[in-house]
Amino acid sequence: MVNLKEIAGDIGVSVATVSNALTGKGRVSQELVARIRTRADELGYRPSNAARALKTGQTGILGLVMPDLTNPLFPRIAQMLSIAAENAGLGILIADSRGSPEEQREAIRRLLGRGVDGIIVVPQKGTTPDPGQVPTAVINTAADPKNSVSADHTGGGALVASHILDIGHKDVVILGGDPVSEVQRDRIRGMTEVLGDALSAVFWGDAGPEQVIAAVSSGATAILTTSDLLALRVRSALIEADLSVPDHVSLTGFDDMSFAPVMSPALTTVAQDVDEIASRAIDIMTAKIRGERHPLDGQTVPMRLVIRNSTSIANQSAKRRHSK
Amino acid sequence: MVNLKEIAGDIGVSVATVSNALTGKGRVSQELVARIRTRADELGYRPSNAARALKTGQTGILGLVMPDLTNPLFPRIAQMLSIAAENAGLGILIADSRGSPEEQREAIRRLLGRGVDGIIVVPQKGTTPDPGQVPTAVINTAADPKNSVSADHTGGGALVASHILDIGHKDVVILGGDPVSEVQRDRIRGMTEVLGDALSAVFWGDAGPEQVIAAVSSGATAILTTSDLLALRVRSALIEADLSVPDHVSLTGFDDMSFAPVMSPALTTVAQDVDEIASRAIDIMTAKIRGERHPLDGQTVPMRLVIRNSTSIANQSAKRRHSK
DNA sequence: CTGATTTGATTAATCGTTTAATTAATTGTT
DNA sequence: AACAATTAATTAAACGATTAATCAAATCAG
Repeated sequence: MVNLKEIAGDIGVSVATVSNALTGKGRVSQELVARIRTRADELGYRPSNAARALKTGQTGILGLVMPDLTNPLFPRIAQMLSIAAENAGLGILIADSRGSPEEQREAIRRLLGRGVDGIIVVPQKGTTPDPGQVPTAVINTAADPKNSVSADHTGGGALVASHILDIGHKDVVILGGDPVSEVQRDRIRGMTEVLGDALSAVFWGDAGPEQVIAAVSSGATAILTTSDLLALRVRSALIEADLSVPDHVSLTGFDDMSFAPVMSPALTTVAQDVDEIASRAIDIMTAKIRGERHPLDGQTVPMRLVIRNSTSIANQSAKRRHSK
Repeated sequence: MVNLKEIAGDIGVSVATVSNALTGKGRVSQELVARIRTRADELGYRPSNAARALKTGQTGILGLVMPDLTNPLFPRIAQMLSIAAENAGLGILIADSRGSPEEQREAIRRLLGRGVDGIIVVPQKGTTPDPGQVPTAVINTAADPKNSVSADHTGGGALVASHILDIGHKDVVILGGDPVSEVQRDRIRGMTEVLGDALSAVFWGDAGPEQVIAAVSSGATAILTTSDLLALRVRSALIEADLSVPDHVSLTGFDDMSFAPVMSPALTTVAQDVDEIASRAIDIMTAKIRGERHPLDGQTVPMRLVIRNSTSIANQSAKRRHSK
């Protein structure tokens, strides 16, 4: 590995001058800067992160803690985050919090031990972790007071709900996965606020799909779920019950996961602007590291309704089924 | 942050002794080691990675390069890898190669620039990257001569194929996603070898699902795909064509992704032992870093057949459809 | 032409560890 | 009892960058 000393020896100046020339600090003549730069390029010089970190106390590495790396959203967040981080000259160290709040704390501790400059955390459901020692960006939902950036889950819920109302549904049921999740509660809050009288029931958890089917038999014409996976589960239950989507009942998911467009029928869902969330997370993070406060800190990012074929105008077949 | 000097001053010995006591190198009396250890614990001492890296040239960080972090397998690999790495005292820095071989090279270069001790790479389809400077573990498939560890994709293909043969199918078609992928080619090789005469056609790519439907109309009773997503796509096309699974036709996927068990019918598929692959990758990596060669380097990990409801005994309805 | 200012470079200390070389004290051998 | 071998600790030199302090030369004002 080529270091400052080598370049300095080559050109015949001190290492300090080379350092100054390369980082743009201190006073160095234009001409010398140019010569040093080209020589550094020729030799393929890469500053030693270790040395720099030792001296400056900054590693240029961010930690990413996810509640469960198996979370279907993780890939996209990780991808966008790694791209955004790269643009900011930062690296991303991952840590899994394996489902439990204690593991989450442990994961944060490990990252801290590796000297990360900041931590981006998607918190465990119902927890509000605080690393303390370094700046933190929390990606959760508006209801979390510590939230730094997130999709506007409430708004997203409102979006699907309006769509469903627009196409004439008057008897709607909602299905959530886990009431402990603030994200899901926000999504449902958005739905219920818009739905008003059209909302006939909210179901939760594993028993949900069956209860939803029952609700459909007694008149519901639309099912709003808080995740695509839940929607797929309902879709399967509907097939068993010989109920068609969207003819008998409209169905929606959340998150626009990989399989949503290839389901039959293609699933109407709500997508997060993961790109924007990731780049804001990085921006907020870097601002915090500099000791500043990002103007968009705490704000949410609008969600986008993706209308496909699983929702359609509330029709007669369902009504008929109901009335008989 | 508390450092060696502080502990040394506290106890009244030199920093070298403290270092030796804590790392177990050099000669230090049992009694002193104990005293130093407890004092270090009391103060919550964490060695500075930067300083250690600077001196030893090792960062304790591994780079992970994935062809596309959006790859549905990524979360599980990342999770297992991060756990296995943690047990080995290593951290994992991620880099996305965004689909292109050039970006892959670039991602590797970036990781190298950050001083990683080794790189674990899941190569871009059809490429064989070589970072050169640091030890590398390649997770691909047996057909890749550089492969360090991977699922036995060929064996997995053979597994589903045998299952299909066992339950009496005699007219089988295969659907692959992209012939450039060595993984997919291996899976299909395993299938074809076992299928023999029972194999009537192999289709590839986006036009595949329709061709498969056509094949079913002309007698095929089973469809073997190389991924769950592909299977879901076929499933949707079958619904459109009013063909039932598994009554008319049996269907299988690959990878046992999140949605496989909740499809209707639940999808028969082949699962990778991601746990084992990840921990072997780390073991092979650490062995390489030490300059040794791991005995299992280059070996594959068996896959596991997951039989659900999308496959059943070849029956008459399909035959009838065929003969008419 | 002298003293003050600006410019361009160097010196040297420092960050926290590791580790080879050295010294001092203890134990063992004949 | 004298000398070698072992044990337990210290010293001091790195590792590669950053940065405050310093210095010499050049520029400028009056």
